[in-house]
Parts: sequence; structure tokens; C-alpha cells
Amino acid sequence: MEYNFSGIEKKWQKRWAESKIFSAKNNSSGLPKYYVLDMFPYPSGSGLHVGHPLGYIASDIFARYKRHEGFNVLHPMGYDAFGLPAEQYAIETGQHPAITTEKNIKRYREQLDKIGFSFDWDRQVKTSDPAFYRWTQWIFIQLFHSWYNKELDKAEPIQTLIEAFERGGSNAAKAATTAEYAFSAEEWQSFDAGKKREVLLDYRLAYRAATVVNWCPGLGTVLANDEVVNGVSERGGFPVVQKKMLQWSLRITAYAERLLEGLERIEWTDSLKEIQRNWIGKSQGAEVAFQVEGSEHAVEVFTTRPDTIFGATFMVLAPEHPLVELITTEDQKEEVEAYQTLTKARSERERMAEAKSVTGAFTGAFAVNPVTNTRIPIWIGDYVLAGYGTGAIMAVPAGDQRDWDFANHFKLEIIPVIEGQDISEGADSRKTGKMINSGFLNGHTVEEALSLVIEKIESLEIGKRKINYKLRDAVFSRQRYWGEPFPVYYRDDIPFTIDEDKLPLMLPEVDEYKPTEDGDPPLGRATQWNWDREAGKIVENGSGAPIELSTMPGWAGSSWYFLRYMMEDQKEIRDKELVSKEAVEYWKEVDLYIGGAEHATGHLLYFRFWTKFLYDLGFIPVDEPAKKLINQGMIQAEDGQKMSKRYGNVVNPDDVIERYGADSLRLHEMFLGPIEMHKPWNTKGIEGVSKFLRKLWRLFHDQQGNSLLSDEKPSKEELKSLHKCIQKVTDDMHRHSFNTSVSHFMIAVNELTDLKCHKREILESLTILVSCHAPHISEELWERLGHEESISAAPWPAFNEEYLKDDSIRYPVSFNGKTRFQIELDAALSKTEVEEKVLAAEEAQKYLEGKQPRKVIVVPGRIVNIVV
RNA sequence: GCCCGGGUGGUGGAACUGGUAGACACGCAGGACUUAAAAUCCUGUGGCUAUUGCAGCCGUGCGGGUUCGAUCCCCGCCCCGGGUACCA
Repeated sequence: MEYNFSGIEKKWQKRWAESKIFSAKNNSSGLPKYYVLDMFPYPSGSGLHVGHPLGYIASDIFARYKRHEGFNVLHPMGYDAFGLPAEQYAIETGQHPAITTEKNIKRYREQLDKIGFSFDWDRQVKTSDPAFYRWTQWIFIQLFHSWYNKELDKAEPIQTLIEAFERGGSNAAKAATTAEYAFSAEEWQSFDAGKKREVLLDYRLAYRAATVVNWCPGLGTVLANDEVVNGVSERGGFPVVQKKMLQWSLRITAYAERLLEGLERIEWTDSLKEIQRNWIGKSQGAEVAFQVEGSEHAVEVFTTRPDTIFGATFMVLAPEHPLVELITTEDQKEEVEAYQTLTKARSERERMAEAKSVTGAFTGAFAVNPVTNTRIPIWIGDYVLAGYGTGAIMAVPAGDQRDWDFANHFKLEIIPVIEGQDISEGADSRKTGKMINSGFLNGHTVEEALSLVIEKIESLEIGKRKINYKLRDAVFSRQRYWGEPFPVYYRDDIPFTIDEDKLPLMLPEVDEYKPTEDGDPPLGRATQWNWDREAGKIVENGSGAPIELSTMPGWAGSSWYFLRYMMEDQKEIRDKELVSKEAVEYWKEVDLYIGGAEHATGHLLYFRFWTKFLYDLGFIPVDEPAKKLINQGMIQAEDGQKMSKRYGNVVNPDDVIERYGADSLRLHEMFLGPIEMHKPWNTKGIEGVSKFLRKLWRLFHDQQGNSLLSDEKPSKEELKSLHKCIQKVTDDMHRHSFNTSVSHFMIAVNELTDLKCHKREILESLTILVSCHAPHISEELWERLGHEESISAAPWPAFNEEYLKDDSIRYPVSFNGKTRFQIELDAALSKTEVEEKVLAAEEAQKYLEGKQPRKVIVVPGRIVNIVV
């Protein structure tokens, strides 16, 4: 009887589902826990292609391995169910996104089930489920009622800030803010309730402020920075423009330093950490004030190279800088305003495209370099960004290429400040050498100059040491329908949150999924809101309702979902808290997280941010969500193109399973190459793994399907094959090298086939090794070996060094009666051959006299290597 | 431009980070079984030379270097992938 994968796979999938064998228990006393998580999918209408399950297969292999190792494994799955495609489809067809989403989820589930994953489906989450998103809304409420205490470096309830203000005014707390305030305790007390709320809004971790945002007219919504790629929207590719709008934002910038620091403590790939570091963009330097000549104003600048301040020959302000209109002289006014109009008219894309051209205008004003006391002109130019640093720079054309270009174009002075600096063709940004043309810094190295000049600046009280970050606060509102409604209403335009016990604030029904005629988001069309049935007085219908009409972005639910899986499926408890203390104390954090690297600056950053926030408030015991992260690569089509419905090159896993079986699919996806790598799908290669499974099958059965199993004692050779495999595969598992483990199975099966080995003892262990990759066939063989319990509970086989001993012999050789070293020889060599090798080794030793080699490896024929 | 990765047979990829490069698989060629096909099995397969000789030489993007020994370490180039982009 040949290996009938289709019958076997159906049989075991059914049994696993019925027995709920993979459901994890929270009260498993004594067992160590292990949490393996996949980035949950957005259920799109096109279903899964063979690229999607790659990461799921890897995580499933590891989850199964950990079970064999005796861990209580949590391996859940769910759906990131809010999102644009379902809403776009709704706009076109009028079908409710919830219906589209449900349909897609059903299809996803069918496809996933066929692959034989060991997910604990009882814990499934759906971000669009009110039972789930009530807690997303709840976290938002906590963010709203919190501020960031820079002194203690953590978030705190807003009440402690209010107490500080009452005690000592704005100076009593060092807080992360949107705007700087200066008020005394008395002044605070004198503010009315509205004013107080207004001030507090600038301190909250979830705040509403008029900020310059990425507005995408094509999608009719704002987008976060990571959702904009090359000036167009990541989804849909619509143009994005900069617009000042009143929007909800999350104060992620308060966590910039901790988001950097945390990277040191987690095992994520270096490249991913690097991406996050760059995105956070920390730079150290100084902030210095330059007095404007004949004016009470001063221009504040941020610089990373205060040591080059003697080379600062002019200043440049961003065209939007508020000082521009205050300092521009009469005769330059026209030119400056013309330039401002010009830059305003240019879109983000145009600005990017024209990045290389130099433009600017002179304000007519001069500033005084506070260290050199020289008079330097103040310009405006759009290469200086209003949003970074102070929106103004001191230009050092000798050391900065953009400043050099500007100086060169407008014929401004360029002074070298470091010995040997070559400024003839461009700037020279070297950071080594001795200072020149730099007054009291002359003769000092750059390094010395840096600390000397900062000391000087601080003693003159014209500036201070300063750290800047590129990271921006995360815009949190979307003018869309299919997302979590904000638990927020307004009184006199001041936001209030809905009582926690009124959650969830259900997403209301609307007649259409488009914005209202007044330009309000789709929720403006809602005539029924459920949240306030009893009170009922704040709810109003239609546009103009004093309730927040935006919804949350797609990344809201995914920023905390890993916690929700920790709860066992007990409805009452689930509705009582986000995650129970006991559950989170037991599971703590994700041990292994698998997903794409494309989420580096989006999900993976917000995920860490929310975790740190919940940690600060004492809701969870860890401040990093995932200890280890593996980024799976993409599987492309055979021509190396991206697999997509649009190109018609999609390979559907269902078809592969139909033809070769799920175990073959799983093995093949792993065998294609290292998990992190992008690789093209190769249909022919699957024959190899499929052949391997048939060979494995034939170690157990003859052609008629009769069992070949024997209870004979295994031979030395058979044991060696097995234990070599155990050793290699165990090592592969630890290294997450799931492709090489497939090779190691194949080698073992080939060797055992050659040896005609049908011995129970050998095959039993081998089956366990294979079971992580190919669970269905392994369960079937396991049953045929006479076991009643599932193979997933079988302990991982241990290898015995004894069986692995090489046939080579180690030969000690002494030289001059002193130095001892070993040569390794093949045992098959004849006595005279061995003597020859020893002689050769001794000669090698002589040759290397004085270098003290420890080991000489000799192979038949010649000396190959000498280890020194 | 800057910052990370990475270049190994016809192909996907191995090589325990300094110790016999090319495991394993695909593909290809030849053979066995078969009326034939499928399936299965065997042999060969980096290049060049020699295959009546066991062998020899060259080979991990290119050019140098360190080392007894380099795919691995160092220096200088070239190419590919990813991130980022007037971030002062």
C-alpha cells in the first residue's frame, strides 16, 4: 500500500480538532511556558497564497518542538480584521465590511486548517469583534488619562500631574508635552475647568492637537508616517499632501529613549533593530541661541557639531519659521514673501523630486554668533525643515554639504575649521584633526573641542546640551468607517472619555460608507449610537454630533493583541478585564514572534510602545512584548516577481496540498531556503520532499502495506545514522534552521533505506524528529508503531555521543619528547599508511617548530591542515 | 548620498564563523525494470586537462593582504537586496 497522504491528513486534522489537543492550559502547574506567536493576517478577499503560510509553518514547527521538549506551549491565531480593503469594497458595493470580513475569515480558516497547524483556536481573536475592541478603546482611555513623567521616566495617571500643578505650577513636573507652559500654582488654581482641560490636553499621552499631518485625498483620511511611502499612500498608492488638521495623536516620542534602550534587551535581528534605531533617529548635540542684531529676538538652533561654531557663517530658517516675519527687513520683504509662497505651493513630492536644487531668500537681518561675536546673515531656505529640531540652523558650509551648496550658490563665506579640511569641491565633514580658525578651540582635537564648546555655551547661558529624535508622534485618527470608534465625546469642543463601564462603544450602522456632505467622516451618517442608552443626552444624530467621528488606525488592535490570547476562552472573564493578572503573570511575553520585516517602523514599534505604556501603569509585568523575533522572507513567483492576484502568478496552497499533501507543502516551504530569505517558489522542487515522505513510509511498510517493523536490536551503523540525525536536527531547531533539518531527515532516511533498517527503536525516534515538520504522516506512523497517545506528547529523543564517535583514530605524536599533538586518521588505513601519515605529521611539526601547533589533521594522501 | 544585509555549480541552497568547499535537493545525462508509460532503483554531474593510469591544475563577485591554511579575518573596488532621505 502506497502512502495515501490525503486520507491520512484528513483523518488527523479531524482528530486534532475533536480532541482539542493543542489547546493550552493556563493552570498547568509546574510546566515551563513557551509562547509562539505569528503576526496575525488581515483576511483579504484573495485568500492565502503559498507565501503566506511560510512564517506560520516555521512557528508551528517550533511550537511542536517545544511541546516535545515538555513546555506548555501557547500558539494562537487570530485576525487583524479592521482595514481598508473591506471598506473600499463596501463603498463600491454597499456590502457591510463586517460581512465581507466574515466571509474572508471563513475562507482563510479553511485554507489554514488544511495545512495542519497546531493552533489553539479556542483563543482566537478578531480585532473587529466588540468583545476585543472594547479593550482597544479602554487602552485609549488609559492613554488619554496619562501623562509622561520624564523624571521617573514612565507614564503616570494624569491625576499626579494635576496634583503637581496644584502644588507648584508648571515647573513642578517634568513632563513630555505638545506645548511649553509657564504658570504658577496660583495661576493654575485660577484657571476655570475648561482652561485646565485645555492645558492638560497638551500633556496627555493621547491628545488632540492641530498638527501638520499626511492627508490623503484619495483615501479621504490622514495617515501616519509609516503609512506613507515615497509621498504616496502605502495602501492604494494615492498622493499624500501636508495639511494642518485637528487630529488625535499618541505621544510615542515620550518613549523614544526607552524604545531605543529596549532593543538592547531583545533578540531581534540586527537589521530590524537598525531600522528602528534609524526611524527613532537619535542625535546628540546642543541647542544654541543666536541673538538677532537690533532686535529682542533670538534664533534657536540645534546642531550636532557645536565644535564647528566658528565656521558658522550664516543662518537658515525654515520658510514657515515664526520668526521670519518678525525679523525680515523692509527691502527684503517682497523677496521673502515670494519665496514663502513658492515653497507653500510645492507639494511634498515636488519638494522631494527637486531636492537637489538650491533655493532660498535673504531676510536682510543679521545675527550675532554668540561665541565669535561676528555678524552673520540670516536666510530662509526650504532645505531646513520646520518640523525637526528648532526649524532653524547655524550653517557651517565647510563641514555640511547642504550648507556648502547653499553658500556656493549664494556666494556666502566658507571658513574651514579643521586642519586639512578640503572645501574646494564640497564640504568636508571629517570628525578628526585639530581645530583652526576657531579662537579658543585652536589646536584642540575635534573631540576636545566638542566638550569645551558645550561648556562654554552653557556657562554663557546661550544654550545647552540637547538630544533630538526624528521620531514623530503617531497620528491616531482616521476618517474612515471600518475601525474602532473613539470612546470620546465633546463638550464645548473639549474632549471627554466615555465611562469605562459603558464600553464597548459599538461601531454604528450607516447608510453609506462615504464621508458626509459636510465632509465629516462616515460615522457622521450614523443615527444610532449605543453607548449611552441610559443617559442618552449627549448622543445626537448625524453630523455635528458632539462625539468623535474618526476611527482608530489599523495598528491599534495589533498593538496589544498578544495579551488577549493569554486569556482562556471564558466569556465572563474576558469581558471583565483586558487580560487577567494570573494569565499575564504566567505567560508574560511572547517568546518567539514570527512575521514580516515590513512592519519594522509600524506595527513593531507601536506594539513595543503600548506594551511599555501598559507596563508603566502596572497592568502587565513586562515592558517588551517579544523576546525573540524572526522575520520571514517573502515567497515570490517563479520569475522572482511578487506573488499577486494582479500579476496572475499566485500559487494557491490548496492546489499544492491536493497534489502533494500538506506535509509535502510544509517540508517544501522550509526546504526552499532559510526562513528570513526572499525566495522564488519552485514547483518542481517539491518532488524531492514528496519522494522523501514516500521513502519514510516504506521504512514501515512493504508494497502490499504489510508492516515491516521488527523488534530486533539496532546495529551500530543504524544507531549512528539515527543519532547523527538527532544531534543535527536538535541543533537546527535551536538555530531555527528549518531548511537544513529537512536535509538531515533525508540523509537519515537514505542511510536507513540503504541499511534496510525497519527496527522499531530507530524508527520511533526518527518519527518524532520528523513530526514537527510533517505532523500528519508522523501521527499515522506513530499510531502504527502501536502508540495510542498523540505523537505531539512524545518526549524529544536525546542523542548519545557514544554512537557518534568517528571511525578515525586519534594518534598522539610527540616531538623532541616535549610538544604533544594529535593526528586524526581514518581507521580504514593500513598500518604502513598510518605510519606514513605519522611521519608526515612529524615533518610538519618540524617545519612549524616554534609555532606550537596543537592538532594536525591528516587525511589520506597528504597533510591538509595544522591547527596552531 | 548615508546606514544595514548579501554575492558559493545549470538551479535552490550546505559548510558546526579559520580546517578535505559544493552536503541535501532540483535539473540534466546514461543505465536497469517495463510491450510502453508512470513509479522505483543504480551511475555520473563545479571547470579545464587526462580519462589506456591511480591523477593534475584552477575554482566561493574582482584586486591585494594576514595565516601553515581564508567562502569565513583586514584593505580597496564592482554588483544585488533592504532601510532612509534635505533630520542640521
